[in-house]
Amino acid sequence: MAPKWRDLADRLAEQIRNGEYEPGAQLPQIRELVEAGEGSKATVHQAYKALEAEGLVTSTRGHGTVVRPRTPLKRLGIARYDKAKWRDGDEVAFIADRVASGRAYKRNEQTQTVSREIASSLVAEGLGVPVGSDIYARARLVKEGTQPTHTLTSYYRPEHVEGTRIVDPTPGPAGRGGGYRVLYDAGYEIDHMKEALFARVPTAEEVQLLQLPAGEPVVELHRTTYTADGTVVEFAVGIHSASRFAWEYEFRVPDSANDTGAEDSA
Amino acid sequence: MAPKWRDLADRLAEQIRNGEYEPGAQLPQIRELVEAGEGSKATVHQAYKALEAEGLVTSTRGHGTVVRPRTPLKRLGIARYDKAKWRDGDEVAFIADRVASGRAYKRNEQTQTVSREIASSLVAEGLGVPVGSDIYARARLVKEGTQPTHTLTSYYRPEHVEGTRIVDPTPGPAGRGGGYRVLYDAGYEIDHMKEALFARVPTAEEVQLLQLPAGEPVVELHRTTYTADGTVVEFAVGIHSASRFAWEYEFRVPDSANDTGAEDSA
DNA sequence: TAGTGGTCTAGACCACTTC
DNA sequence: AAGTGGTCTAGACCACTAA
Repeated sequence: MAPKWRDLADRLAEQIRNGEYEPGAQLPQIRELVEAGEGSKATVHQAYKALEAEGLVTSTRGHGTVVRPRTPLKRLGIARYDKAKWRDGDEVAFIADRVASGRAYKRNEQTQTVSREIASSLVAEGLGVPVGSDIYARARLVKEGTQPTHTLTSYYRPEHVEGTRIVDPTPGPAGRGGGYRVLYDAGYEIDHMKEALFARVPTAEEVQLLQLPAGEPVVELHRTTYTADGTVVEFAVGIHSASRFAWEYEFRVPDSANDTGAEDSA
Repeated sequence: MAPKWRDLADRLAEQIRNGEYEPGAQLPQIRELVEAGEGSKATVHQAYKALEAEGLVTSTRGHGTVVRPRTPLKRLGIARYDKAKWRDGDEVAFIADRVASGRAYKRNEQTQTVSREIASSLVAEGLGVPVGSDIYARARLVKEGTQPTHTLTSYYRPEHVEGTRIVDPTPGPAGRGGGYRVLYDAGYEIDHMKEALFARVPTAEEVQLLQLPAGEPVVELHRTTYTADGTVVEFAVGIHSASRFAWEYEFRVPDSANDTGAEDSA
């Protein structure tokens, strides 16, 4: 038999999914359910914690427990890196992306700090430099209104960006055109990229920085950007609030029959 | 001030990360910590639940609380779809992928059930058919040894697969060469694909089916496979245990300057 | 059967939000 | 000040695992 708190949580979850409690609606207070015979305070509380972990509600002291609104997924396709957006236009990629996603045009809040750092093993591998090398780090915290949605930290080799606007720690997207435009002006036109992503539970630090609701996972993105000759000009790490983003990739089915040792059975 | 259970959880987490408790090692029993003055049973229990939710330990009744081993991430690149693997060879793609990932060669356990179903809105949209259409569903549960790692359910339009081995509900990867080989033999050679992915907390059903440890997120993958003329021949949905997989995509930076109305400022 | 974590209670008290 | 969720205790009892 399922525990008492599970039963209660399941009943409430069902009511939420049914729409009996709409987004923003308030659930019964814990003490009410205690008096209604749903169990002791600890038991009801445990049920509420479960609903929170499942992403259905958020509880706040003094305020109550309310049904969480479901934010629409922002779909991230590779079109957001279109050269036309940062090379020719006067809008940086992330703005153009926002327009393309069909949302109301609104400049993202974005904090930015640039610092000179020592390459960790992750960054060193991504950037193709020895561990402990001096590198530049440009860290952004991107918000939708007042709510943080993700962080994105770009790492550069000093010889690629020294003296450019990227190194100038002025708030904003590295001046007109963003980081790729700056690299372009410096003679490094980006040509191809690699993105790797995986999901995990956030660290306590990430929960605070991104103001994550209880139970919200994060998606960690590792992006490597190359010039045509294969030089890595940027390695970036992003931490995304999972419920806000989906990633989309289109590609041709590979066929290595001609360039590998595979036997041809035909 | 942080709650008592948070302090305890943080201390234990630090010891785990330090290696003072190695993977597989057993944490002190709850009753021990209660006697050591760390708080009441409920308090210590709450700390242990937090560690579990953070993916650091797993608790089992009768056995104790042990440090979770960190499974290496399996990296999924688009090379796993290489035509050579399913068209020419006698190994199906998922086996070849396993070999390429550097792991010991071992046939995956895989259950498979084929059924005729009514298209949900998700499947209908993915397959390009009206909601409620008859379609074929081929559901697999893939395990690594005895531990499930992900589900993958492929949906097909009846006219593409009727009479092929795909519809034959024999366990195993749809016969020699897998589903893409069957489609190829039927005159539908796959050409390009689209993958969309996002992370979320699992449903109770998924927790049970995939035997997910507490706090483990899942990654949901939507894969659409096309022939050269743009016909969708397969739409697949996968649910992956998050800590076991990373996805990698390489692509060229798009440049729509020539085929859009973008002004040329040069 | 012994030993482990999990559930549950009844009640006290704390921390935060809102008025 | 009133009202909300969060923490904590002490102890009883349950459910599962392993020898």
